[in-house]
Amino acid sequence: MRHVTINDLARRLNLSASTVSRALRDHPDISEQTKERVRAIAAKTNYQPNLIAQSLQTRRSNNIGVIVPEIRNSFFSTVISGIEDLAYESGYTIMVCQSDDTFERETINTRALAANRVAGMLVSVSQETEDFTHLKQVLAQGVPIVLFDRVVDEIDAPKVVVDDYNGAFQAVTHLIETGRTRIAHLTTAGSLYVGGKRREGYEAALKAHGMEMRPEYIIEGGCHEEDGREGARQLLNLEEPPDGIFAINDPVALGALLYLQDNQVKVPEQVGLVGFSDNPNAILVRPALTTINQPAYDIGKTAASLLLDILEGETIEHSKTITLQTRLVVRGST
Amino acid sequence: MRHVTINDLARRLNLSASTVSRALRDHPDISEQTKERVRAIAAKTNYQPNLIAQSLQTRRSNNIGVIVPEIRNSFFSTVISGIEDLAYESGYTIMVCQSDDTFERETINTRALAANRVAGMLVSVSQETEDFTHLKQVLAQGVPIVLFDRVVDEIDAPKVVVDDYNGAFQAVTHLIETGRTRIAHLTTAGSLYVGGKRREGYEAALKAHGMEMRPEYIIEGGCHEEDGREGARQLLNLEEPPDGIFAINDPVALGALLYLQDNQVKVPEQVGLVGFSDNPNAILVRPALTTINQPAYDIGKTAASLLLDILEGETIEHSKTITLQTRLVVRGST
DNA sequence: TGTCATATCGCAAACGTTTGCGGCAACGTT
DNA sequence: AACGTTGCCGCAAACGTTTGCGATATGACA
Repeated sequence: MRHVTINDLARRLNLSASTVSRALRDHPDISEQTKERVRAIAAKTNYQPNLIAQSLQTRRSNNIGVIVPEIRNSFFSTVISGIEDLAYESGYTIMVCQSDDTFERETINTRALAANRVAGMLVSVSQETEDFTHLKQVLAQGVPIVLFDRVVDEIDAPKVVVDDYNGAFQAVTHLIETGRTRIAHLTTAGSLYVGGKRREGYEAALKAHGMEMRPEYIIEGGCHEEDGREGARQLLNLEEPPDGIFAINDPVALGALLYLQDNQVKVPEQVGLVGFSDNPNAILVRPALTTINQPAYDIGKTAASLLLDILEGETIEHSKTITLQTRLVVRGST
Repeated sequence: MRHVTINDLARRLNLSASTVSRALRDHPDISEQTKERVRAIAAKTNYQPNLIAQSLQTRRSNNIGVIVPEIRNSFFSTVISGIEDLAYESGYTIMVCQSDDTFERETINTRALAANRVAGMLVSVSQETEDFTHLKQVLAQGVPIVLFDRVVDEIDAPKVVVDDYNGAFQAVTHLIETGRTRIAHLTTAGSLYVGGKRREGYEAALKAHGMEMRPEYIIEGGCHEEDGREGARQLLNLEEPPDGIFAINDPVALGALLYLQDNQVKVPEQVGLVGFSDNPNAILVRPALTTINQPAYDIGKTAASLLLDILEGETIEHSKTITLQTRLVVRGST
């Protein structure tokens, strides 16, 4: 019933625990013959090393913590897939938490992971978070962190992001080049990194093409589909509705698309629409959504690989930021 | 830099480690005054109990293992969300692995989780798996398992499934009631539990309405979007193509839908289409997809709650199976 | 034959907790 | 004055590993 330990093996072989331990790790001090005996009985009894005890002894863990706003959400679950794939290859296991975009849950999760003595953490901070002491404490304990996507400057850790600024710039430029002149932006409230960068890109693109910026064309909301619907509703109610919309992400864009269509606004004829992320369902809608491809899986792999490098002892400068390039994907909505 | 331990606190307070430990756990043997002193310095030094050491000592862990075929996949990531939410409430952390639908990776993951001494496991078995000794060994070690969605009878553990049979029956009946007479089924190869049940439901519905079963209308493939395209292609090539298609899940249905539309087949006029899962993107396509709602989030919550009950000591009969009900959601594709 | 290197193994401490048990004051009770 | 309670705390063992060091036997060598 219970787990078999190294002592069980030792007893059955009339050996000491140390010898068994060394035999299992192929230590040169142990004769080939006893190694064989140990391996045989270990296999027979289905012995599995207790990583808990091992971690305690060696003071190093083989699992890494991951914190994301929400697991369901195609972008983050894809990132997690990338992380897990790389972790698996390297013999690590991931502990996954979701903050539900709340500060409270993010801090509790951080503490739980720290208490579990994870080797390192990969985190995408919540929308609410403005105080970062919980993460700084982790760093102070010598546990490395790599931030991804929702990164913040306040934390002195490597970051993996996509080029939000350029992506937004591309998106808006594309809208302009396809003849739109009144371009709105659906963004999030609050000071989220990605939101800020995309907004900057939006504004820069307008300016670069000599277009004026109209405050009523910037709608701050959330980042889900219903927020897109709501944003589109507000835009349609304006005296002079826009003829182009750049949404902060695909869910918002899709919400807007559906709202527009439900209200007999033709896309792309009357309004051009572009999203951000290139979610799998961007190609399901009709018209298919023009969007900015954001390599979610690669973000996960890159962030994980960065963390693993640090764990292997490589010295990475704290402020290193890897920026993955985005790609404009033109489809039917523009 | 390093983590502060209970001994550090003891030294700074001129106390023994045992007293500090008891103080932190509010043991009645310790005076309120020293408890206060301990709590104060613990907070000040940002002491966090080492769960590793704690687990080793108490022989119980506060994290549970989760194995799914793939994390990105809206259904599974939603299930994981449900699991994590409940685990969070109960003070557990989840370790998530993906098998990539391969037997090898599933076994390695189970071993890793077992070595990590998780308190229990929630697993949805891979499509390849036909030998279940890795899971049986886990059970033999006294670690409870709850299976969900992709369950198998060979394993003597509680299971959480949706009523695949009935769901499929509903789906096909709906196709029949809307006037289709030649109804095909896109399913998976292999002996997957869900696949089998849904196929039984398909066949039963045909029989219940006095319709003949035509083997060429059953296409075995995979369970992704491209498999849906491929399945639709094969069906269109038949001498007498079907006028109704029941797909094993939404991705397959969506693939079929897109293929049909790309080939000028009108849905729902010429072919009625119904999927299974009610993925979020089922409502994004036009026509929106008629499908069988499968409460993914609830599956996660239910499975997790079942496991937690077992961990709390409740005796659950091994063969207990919780069947969550499905719901036909009629939309534009039929 | 004594010395010494080598091969093979065990002792014991340590990692950070928890917990049974015992110790020792300071009481109150006969 | 002797005793039993009670309150408060420390000792030490244990959980399952790893590892530095020492122990023993064996053979080689001079």
